[in-house]
Amino acid sequence: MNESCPETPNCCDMRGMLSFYILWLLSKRSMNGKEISEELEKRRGTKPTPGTIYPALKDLRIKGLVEMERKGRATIYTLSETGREGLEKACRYFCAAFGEIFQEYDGN
Amino acid sequence: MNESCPETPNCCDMRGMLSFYILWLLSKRSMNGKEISEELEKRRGTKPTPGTIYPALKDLRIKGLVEMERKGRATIYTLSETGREGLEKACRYFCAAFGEIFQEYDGN
DNA sequence: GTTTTAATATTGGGTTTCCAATACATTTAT
DNA sequence: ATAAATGTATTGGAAACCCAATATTAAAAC
Repeated sequence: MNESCPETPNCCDMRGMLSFYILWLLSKRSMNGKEISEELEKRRGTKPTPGTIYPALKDLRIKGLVEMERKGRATIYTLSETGREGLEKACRYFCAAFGEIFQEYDGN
Repeated sequence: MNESCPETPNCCDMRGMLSFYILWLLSKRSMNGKEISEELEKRRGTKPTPGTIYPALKDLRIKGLVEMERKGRATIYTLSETGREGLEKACRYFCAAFGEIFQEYDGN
């Protein structure tokens, strides 16, 4: 059922947050696909498969939010200016919508 | 595109959070479907339609996370014990996974 | 007792998300 | 050069999410 979080019961899938998270990670530093997967694993508990991460990156690239540059066998993904603006808005929305929930469980 | 949040660019849909949010709302107090919709509108900016909210509630009920009781023309939904436990876990996961993002944008 | 209103519920379907499996490309080791 | 290793990418499809439109149920108004 809920493969993206083994600890979470299958009551709240929380899908739809992947692209958001990728943009946020890329705002810290440019990364290749594998690094992004590993960073996600650290935070979410599970590692997105290649079939998840690369289509997501492709989608972000098509939308102009991310740029890519081949570097040896890796492909470095970088947040575009549009992506940075989009992320800013998305973060604001995210905090407005979910901050309440977060605050309540912070520290427990 | 992204109907669930007019302010968010269509880079991060943030869908998949509806059931989670419903459980969280019901942990505050029991509510009927209309009230849940209205609470969601306050927080997310858009109101889920009946075709969204009632199937979601039905799903939660089938999973045993929510109980319902007809009261006049309204149906009061209440968080079950299983639902409370599930929500607890889900909140922990949510905070672990997204707290970092939230903290950074808190106050901006 | 109809009619209107309010709330719930269902149906059908479009879109998105994500994964498993597979294939491709580039570097490194031998 | 050939093989192994590493990272990237695609394809096909299953499941989930959510909505528009419609139907149902119950109360209130008349």
